Amino acid sequence: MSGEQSADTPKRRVLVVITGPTASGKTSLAIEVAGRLGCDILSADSRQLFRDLPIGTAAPTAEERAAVRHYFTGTLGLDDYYSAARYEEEALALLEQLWSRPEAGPFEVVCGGSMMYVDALVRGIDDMPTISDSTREYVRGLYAQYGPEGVLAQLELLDPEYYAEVDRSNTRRVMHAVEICLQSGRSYSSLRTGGAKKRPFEVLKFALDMPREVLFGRINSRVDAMLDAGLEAEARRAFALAGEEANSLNTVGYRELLPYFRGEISLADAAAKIARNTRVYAKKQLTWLRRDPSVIWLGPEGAVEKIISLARAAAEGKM
RNA sequence: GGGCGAAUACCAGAGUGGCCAAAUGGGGCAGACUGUAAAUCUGCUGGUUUAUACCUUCGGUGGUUCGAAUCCAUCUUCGCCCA
Repeated sequence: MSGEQSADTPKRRVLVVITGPTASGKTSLAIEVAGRLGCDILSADSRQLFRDLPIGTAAPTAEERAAVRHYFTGTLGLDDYYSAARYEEEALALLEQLWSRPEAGPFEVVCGGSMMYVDALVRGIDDMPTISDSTREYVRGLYAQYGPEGVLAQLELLDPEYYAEVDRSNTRRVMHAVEICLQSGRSYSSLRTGGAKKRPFEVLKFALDMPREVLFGRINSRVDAMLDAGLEAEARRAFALAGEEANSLNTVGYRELLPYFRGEISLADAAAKIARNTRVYAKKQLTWLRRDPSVIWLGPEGAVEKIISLARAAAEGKM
């Protein structure tokens, strides 16, 4: 009903975020919404970023990408370094650029299930120094030589405050905090403000949800579909390209295939493992979203209309 | 028909007289999350609103014993072997 707007109506820029657990139908929903809103799609998916993993990450297909312009999909090599912070920076810059085009409308769509990426874009994350290779190696060496206790002791020394609150079993986080301390010359906790940054646009964050049996059923059949589509060959090629240690391949759908490639388990067992880990992943995404009060939950029914009308209302400043 | 072996919590599988509501793994559930995040980590998983507490469990029944998942008898089911 709210069709055309007169040119002099002031419009706010609105970022429509479409997220939800894996296999909930984000991609096709986003394409429909972006089509209706006349905008592009920025992916917020830490694995669809890589160009060699289209099948296992359920990346948008060529047809889908022809329908709507996608950003942040299939742009990285398997060995490339990337992070939520980099995503924040690049996505903000891109949005600025997109919105400054003369023909730009008020909307852009973000679609993806990497919750940390979504948060980085929407709320921002604190500025931290980039860790140099030498620092990284030093901390790694510390761990190699003294184990987790050694790294913990180092953290206690450098940042007693964070030491008191970290999950000390989570060595990865402990190591990272030490890296930050060493790199910055300050305590990690002093850099962690946790405050939300201002954004020059409105954000509407939608999350897709459905009964768990339905979602799990979708996941299970999608795994089969991926296998039929050639996931095995894709994974073989990827591991040959980047090696078994590549972070990009520490990904559901790939790492479970490794024991199968080594002849340790059957393909059926590997497939079951993939399905199970995908379910666990979906669950973790839901846990993350559940504690976010800004989420607008949607069932599959009428999702498009709901998003469109709320987005238009937001652009008119009616929210 | 005879002989032997096995029956344990959602599943697999330890446990052979008290320290057993019962190891471990799988699966399930819940949670954390600020620079590799589809990552990394945590808790729970018989019941009782809390529990160093109580109650109900280890195929069924009946015993032995201060005390049984553990010993005995018997029944049932399953597996293997001899006919």
